[in-house]
Amino acid sequence: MTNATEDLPDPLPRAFYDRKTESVARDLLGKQLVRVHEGIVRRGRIVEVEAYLGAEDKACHSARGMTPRTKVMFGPPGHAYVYMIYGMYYCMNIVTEGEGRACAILLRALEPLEGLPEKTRGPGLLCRAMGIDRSLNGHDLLDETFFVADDPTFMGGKIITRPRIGVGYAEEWTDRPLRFYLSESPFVSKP
DNA sequence: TGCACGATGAAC
DNA sequence: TTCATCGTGCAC
Repeated sequence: MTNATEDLPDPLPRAFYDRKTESVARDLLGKQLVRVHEGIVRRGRIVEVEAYLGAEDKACHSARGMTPRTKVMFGPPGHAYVYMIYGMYYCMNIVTEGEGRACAILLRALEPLEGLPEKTRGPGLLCRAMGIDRSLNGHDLLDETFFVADDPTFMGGKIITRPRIGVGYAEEWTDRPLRFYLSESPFVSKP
């Protein structure tokens, strides 16, 4: 091989993301998030996610309509929605369902596979580990420099379903079981 | 133009 | 439980 990208897997197709958000969320568990930046390959196994269901979901950023920040969520599926939280961390989401649905999945934890530090638990640290910042907001995840791919080494595992973290303001949506994680994974942010 | 508040993480 | 730190959304 002559460069770092030759051994990389193929990005998942657009159709993978153009489905019901809860289904995509469950199916993302065990997949690998891949990024190639400045010659460095970083790969992590997705072990924890949260589903955000669009306009009616009071915990979802798109619930108050399209704004400059949430514009990407209203676009086509398979794109990254990256935003800053608490003035010091970034959160990485993947847009799902048809254009205008404004649904997304928050990536909450990775198991390091390649080129990653130990701290990959929690959405803020996940982004720090992968080098994800606002410049990747709107990035098409079918692009081969930053994408999600199948992981043939993943052996499967039981999925735990729980309420989402940090959405106590979302009234009746607070307790909806929209957080999914691999039960056997020691890399989950909060068991 | 001002201001209250986070889809967090770490320290105490 | 408290705090760091600042973009965003909405009130005025």
